[in-house]
Amino acid sequence: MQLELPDGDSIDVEQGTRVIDVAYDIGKGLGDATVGATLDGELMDLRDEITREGTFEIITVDSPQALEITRHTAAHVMAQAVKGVFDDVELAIGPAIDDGFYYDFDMGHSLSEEDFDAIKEEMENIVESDYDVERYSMPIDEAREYLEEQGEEYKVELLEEFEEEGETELTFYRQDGFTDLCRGPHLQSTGQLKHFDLLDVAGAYWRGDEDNKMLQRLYGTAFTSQKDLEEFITRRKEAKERDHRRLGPELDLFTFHPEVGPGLVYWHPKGAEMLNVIKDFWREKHREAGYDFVSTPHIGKSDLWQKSGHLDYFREDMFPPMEEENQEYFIKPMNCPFHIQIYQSRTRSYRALPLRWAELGTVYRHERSGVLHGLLRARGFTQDDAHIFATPDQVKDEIIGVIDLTFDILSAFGFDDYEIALSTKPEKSVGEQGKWDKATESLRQALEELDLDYEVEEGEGAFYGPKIDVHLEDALGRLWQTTTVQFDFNLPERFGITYTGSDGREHQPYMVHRAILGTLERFFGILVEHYKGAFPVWLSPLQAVVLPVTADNNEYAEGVAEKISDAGIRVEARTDQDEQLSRQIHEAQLEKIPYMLVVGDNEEGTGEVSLRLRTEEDLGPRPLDEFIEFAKDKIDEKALL
RNA sequence: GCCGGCGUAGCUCAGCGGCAGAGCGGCUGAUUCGUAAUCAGUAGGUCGGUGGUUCAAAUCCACUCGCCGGCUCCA
Repeated sequence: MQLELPDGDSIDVEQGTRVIDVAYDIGKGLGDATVGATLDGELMDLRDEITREGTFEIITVDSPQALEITRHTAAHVMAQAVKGVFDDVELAIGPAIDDGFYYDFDMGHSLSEEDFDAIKEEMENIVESDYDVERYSMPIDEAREYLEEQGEEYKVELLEEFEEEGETELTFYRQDGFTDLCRGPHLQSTGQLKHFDLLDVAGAYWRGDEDNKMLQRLYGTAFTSQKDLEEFITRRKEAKERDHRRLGPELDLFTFHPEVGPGLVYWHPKGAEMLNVIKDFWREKHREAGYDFVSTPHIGKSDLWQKSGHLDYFREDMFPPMEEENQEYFIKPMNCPFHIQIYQSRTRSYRALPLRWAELGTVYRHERSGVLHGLLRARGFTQDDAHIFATPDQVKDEIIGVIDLTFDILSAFGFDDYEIALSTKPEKSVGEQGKWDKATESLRQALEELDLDYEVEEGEGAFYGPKIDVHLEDALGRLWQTTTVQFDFNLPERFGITYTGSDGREHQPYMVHRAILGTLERFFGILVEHYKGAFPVWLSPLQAVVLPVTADNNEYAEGVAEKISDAGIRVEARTDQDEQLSRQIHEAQLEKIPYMLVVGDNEEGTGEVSLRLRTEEDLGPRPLDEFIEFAKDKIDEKALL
């Protein structure tokens, strides 16, 4: 049997040879370092037998593909260590994940970070002992008996599930005295695990179901090189430094006042300024794209929310009602029912469609207390909402229009990497099949025509319609959900909205609900983290600051600031402080102000300003007008600096 | 909502049964200074809240509110 190797050579092996034996045949060094292989790209355990021909690649401890295997074994090593350190530990599951691995335990002792050192030390011992990781299998009944005897009731539950799926034999992995029901693949021996760390401890429901018992989840990570591990730790630290919840108050942009109400944002002057820049830009873009603007109330009677279905499906996310003359009023969690009121205020002809109605609509949702997360998950937020009402033959072009507008807007903020998902009809849904097909197809065609890569997520659509979601990637490579484009078959049906077609008959329009930034709050939070608070000039609340070298230059500084301000640039002269220049620069740096203009006797004599960028570059003196032109260009170009 | 951790000055934190502390920031004064922190003085507190244990509670206990990390949720 021929196996083709990555270097182009091929080797002859007998059917049924194990991966590890092939590796040792090639060389002992390779064999010792082997942790698995891929056959035609498919991951194999090193203990697997090769049963067919194909492109064969050995994965060694140092290969990037070894990551998953390494982490999986790391999870076992950690579990063994926890069992070694504490008594009465029951194992649940312990998979490798994107950033590392975890293991869920049911145990009497309540884990905390104080236990990390002891667990890590025990892990080091297991690694140093370099135990072989053996694989073996057992008939399912024997396995059940074994697990029951071990008191591993969670594993028994898993086993029963495998049994239902028709499995008759189960694989186990064993190292030293530690045995775990596991599919693999795993490393050869615990000594191959070298670069790992423990990260966090948290609660997690068994099987992710909140009706089940809460287990203790221990998170860790492992890499194939020390450098990667260190980079990962650094990136975590970097993410912490970018946390908008820290930067926001620090830069005087916004604060929360949980004693007044958790999840509600207070925008300070600088934050509000920036928010207004975003809103102005958003309105301009929407006007250009043919949207009209509407504005609707914040509360509505329960009848409306009953009719829209919110009281049946969304009530627990709504704030409790207030009563007025025996009527219940609810504060709006969504804008759509209100836009529908406007639609229904008169009859609509096909000639008037499509209607594109946009509103920066502030809504309130009673998010469960544990999910709040600064601006990214708040209880009061402003959606950059719009509803499009269209005829069937307009739908596709409307979707293309929305997607075009999306990338036009997002790229202006410096986001150029996206992941797009198309979610199709779920099991439970409303609306005719024909409409689902038509709508889903229009979403697909729009993506195809725009030549965009996307993933189809079957059955992940909302019950009321298919959707496209856009996740944008930030400077740290993290993905954030912003844009959503959703068809809605529910509300048109419930409210019975219609238009008169060219045939003189009544038809139900397609309704598309879409938000591009998502919510202003969330988008703002993403901007803060993406730019680490050092915003592009056009967004910066304060774009320039004039710093007098001594108080003698104050008058000149004021004059300079006035001219800059007259040019429409947001500027401030720091003439009320009387601090040393280096001190003023220090403060301006911390405020991340894009342009610092130093004015002393030299500049005052020549009518110039000395320009320093927040990137610590001193660009030297230049005429004031030249700076103004420079700054205006940068603002127009939406340049970073 | 659930599990765990944490709430001390505006911020970052020390103190962990016996007088409430530091640095930064604020304020006042001096300094008039050329590209990331001048010097001196000074004010600032219901130790998240309520109740309890104790001769004595920031410190120990219970409850509660909030924050943080996850889980679940994100029609």
